Amino acid sequence: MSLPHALLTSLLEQPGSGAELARRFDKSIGYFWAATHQQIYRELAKMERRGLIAGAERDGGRGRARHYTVLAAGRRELVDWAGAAAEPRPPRDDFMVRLRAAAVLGDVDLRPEAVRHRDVHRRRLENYLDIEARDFPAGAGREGQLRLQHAVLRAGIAFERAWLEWCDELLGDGSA
Amino acid sequence: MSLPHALLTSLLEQPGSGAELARRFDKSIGYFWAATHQQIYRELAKMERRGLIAGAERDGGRGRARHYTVLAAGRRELVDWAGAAAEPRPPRDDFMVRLRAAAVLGDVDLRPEAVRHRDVHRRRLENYLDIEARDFPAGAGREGQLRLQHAVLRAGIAFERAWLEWCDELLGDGSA
DNA sequence: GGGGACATGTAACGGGTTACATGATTCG
DNA sequence: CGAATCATGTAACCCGTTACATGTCCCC
Repeated sequence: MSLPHALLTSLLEQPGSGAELARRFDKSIGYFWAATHQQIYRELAKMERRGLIAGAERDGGRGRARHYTVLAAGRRELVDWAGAAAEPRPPRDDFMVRLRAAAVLGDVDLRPEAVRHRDVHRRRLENYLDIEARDFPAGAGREGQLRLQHAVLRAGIAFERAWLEWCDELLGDGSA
Repeated sequence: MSLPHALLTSLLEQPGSGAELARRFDKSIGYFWAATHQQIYRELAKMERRGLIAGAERDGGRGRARHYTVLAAGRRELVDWAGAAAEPRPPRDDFMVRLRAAAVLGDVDLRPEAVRHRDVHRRRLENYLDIEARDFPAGAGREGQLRLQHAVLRAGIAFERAWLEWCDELLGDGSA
């Protein structure tokens, strides 16, 4: 439901082509809303049809970059969506389902998986902390723009930390 | 990808009909893997075709309950899946996208939404803590079965707590 | 001019969501 | 009987994923 809005946001920050958006996604919004290039192209085409964005007219056919910019209707759409009320979605994590399954089956050892998860979350956490140290130095970030961007990063940090502590607790004693 | 396995787990704990599973989901596995009754019926039909579960033969047609039980092949499938390696999925949360959008737009006030989210997470956390106090009293839960079930609940508690603290930090000072 | 990297696009499938339809059961 | 409720099921649509195809550009 929010892929088009993530794209509008990214295009407002900086207009660009589908491929550029795909690359940028890998390093920013993508941390909380991943998307493949096929999804992105499909959404861009749909949004252009709806009149939310405009793609540069093309001379050549398929292989030439199309540069997109956000139209007034697109900005309105994003404002409406961003301000609207929405329920937080329940988490959806299959490792929890696996724990329940292991509890019922009784003969599945989840410790290796728990270790793997812990390592992944530790790496992600370190990555986020590096970004924070680099982009949001100590007392800065009182301004609206930076403050909100920092908040997004803080969320990533908080969740990875929660994951990490939970894995440690799970592995702490006993066998799985 | 894990709905069928969640259903197998639930059916192993206790065989039952589609409607019963839908109700049980609302109170247990559904906290981490929600599903509507349509999804559940579709999956059950598919799993029966694949020979993972067996539904009681029916006299009447549509409106009669079908009782399902797990077959040996279904148990095997669940064991294989539960023990396999799998990457943790990146989180997917549209409130983060809305924060990014607000940062770009500059004139969207997210404070009301942040308050709403905080309340939702506070209620969920209290609910989980109540369940923990009731079902996992103090020093208990050293056994495998209970220990894993407790770990799932602990994850829910950890994440709600992380959300709550993050909302407080966001609302702490400044205007959004 | 031919090979490789890059940008866009098509096709097919499965899961998730919503709306609606139909058969059974219960109870007034 | 007739209304309400419950259990199952059908249909349509969109999103996410994977595999593959086609066109352009660049550089040797």
